[in-house]
Amino acid sequence: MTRTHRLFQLMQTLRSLPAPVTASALVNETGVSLRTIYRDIDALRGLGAVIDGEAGFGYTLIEDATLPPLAFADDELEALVLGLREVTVIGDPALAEAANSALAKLKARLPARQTHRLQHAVLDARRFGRPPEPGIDVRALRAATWDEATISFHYEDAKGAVSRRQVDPLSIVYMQNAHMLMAWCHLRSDFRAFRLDRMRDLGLTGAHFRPRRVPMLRDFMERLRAQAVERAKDRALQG
Amino acid sequence: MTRTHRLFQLMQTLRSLPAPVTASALVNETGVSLRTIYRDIDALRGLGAVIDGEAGFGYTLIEDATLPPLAFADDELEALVLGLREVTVIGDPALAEAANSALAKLKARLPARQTHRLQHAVLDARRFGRPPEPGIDVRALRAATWDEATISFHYEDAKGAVSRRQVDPLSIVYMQNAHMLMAWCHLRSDFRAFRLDRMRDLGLTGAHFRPRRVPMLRDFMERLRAQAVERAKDRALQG
DNA sequence: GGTGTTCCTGACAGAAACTGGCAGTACCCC
DNA sequence: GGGGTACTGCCAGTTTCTGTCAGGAACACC
Repeated sequence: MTRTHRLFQLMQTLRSLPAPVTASALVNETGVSLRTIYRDIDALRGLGAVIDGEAGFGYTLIEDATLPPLAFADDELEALVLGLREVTVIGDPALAEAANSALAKLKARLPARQTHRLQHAVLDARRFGRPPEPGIDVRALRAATWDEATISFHYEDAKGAVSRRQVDPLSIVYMQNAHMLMAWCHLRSDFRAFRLDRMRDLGLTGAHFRPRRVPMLRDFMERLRAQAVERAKDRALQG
Repeated sequence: MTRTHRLFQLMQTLRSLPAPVTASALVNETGVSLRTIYRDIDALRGLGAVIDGEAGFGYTLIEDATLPPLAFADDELEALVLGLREVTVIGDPALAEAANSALAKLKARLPARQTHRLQHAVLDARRFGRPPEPGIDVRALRAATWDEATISFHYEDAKGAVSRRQVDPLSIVYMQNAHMLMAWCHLRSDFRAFRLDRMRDLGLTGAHFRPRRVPMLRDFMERLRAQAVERAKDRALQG
């Protein structure tokens, strides 16, 4: 292994292992001496990486400057931050956590000039009130949707009547006041939208509809668009 | 310059110059011999870069395998996509454009496995209706806020009365039904929130309040938080 | 203060890698 | 064929790297 190879390997290790990473862990991984690891860390620093090293603690990769930075324009960055802030206020704690985590990863890959902009972004998202709490585990629903797995649940409609449904979940849509599951409903043999707060007892059926989610979703969206156009026409006739 | 340094430099050059890049151009850039450049290209290939080299033509970087791809977990990716989709429906066309552009840039830096997930994300954002149209150029407002430049505008309050304001803009906040400018108002010598749809005739005053935006915004947020706590206490006393 | 853990740096001799120059090969295009 | 360009092996001299050893510093904990 050439030294250059090893330096690349060290960067990978510092990126992927949880901090702090000790020099002796790097010795075990590379097979070189402790003194060489210290030299290598120095070389990586010379290449622009910002690596924090505290005696008795270990190394932390602060800035990965050996990489070309992500090149976002300022307004793209503001859009990213605002978007992730929107997700944190949307009312889904697991998604909020993912959004914060994504934001931290972006931060690690931005040039220093833009880190400030990310931390003190001009745009912010706020909500008063919350949409009603989902009656099911949304993370499980997301996974099932992505896996194109048919699900079952109990659904309470606007009048309070409860029915058992089997659906092919296509998309989860976030609107101002409700979070909706767009799906193909086996009971109605048609597309239906379900409010997440009215769903209970989510389960997997064991059946799959892969690989049809994307075209089905496209059909459903087409349907909704056509209905919106119809409704606009009806309004024009009456107006 | 160490060899490792030079290898990094060569990668930067291959990324940034239009293909094809000749070996002699690389000689000119690095000051080493042609023979050494051939060796370096070989070394970069050994590190995983896919570099096409045609006699009489030059080098083309096909795959930049020396870079780790952006490493987002699946739910982080869904959060990013949902967030950017939220921004596209928020009612600000310039921001929507920036969001789409940011999405394209993310896509270019994801591993192939995740590109599919980004294109056919499970989560989506929708709005019925729109918040009222801003009465000013929001892009100019964003720039002024970032620049910490005092602005002036006419403001129509809820009763229809119009006043001229000079403010230090601190943040633009997006809520369900209104977009607000959080600012320090010179007329009232106090923090105020202004609805963007009630603002007219945005202008720069030439004055700046840099570098005070971040601490002022912190104070304003603290104020709002304290007021919310007060309001909750009042409700508890009455309830 | 003492102990343990860990980062840090300089010096040295020997080992390893690198370099430029040279020679020869191959491919594409005019 | 000639020009432009990528490619590879060889060699002597140069440069860099390595492990060992020694010494120092910082932090946490008892």
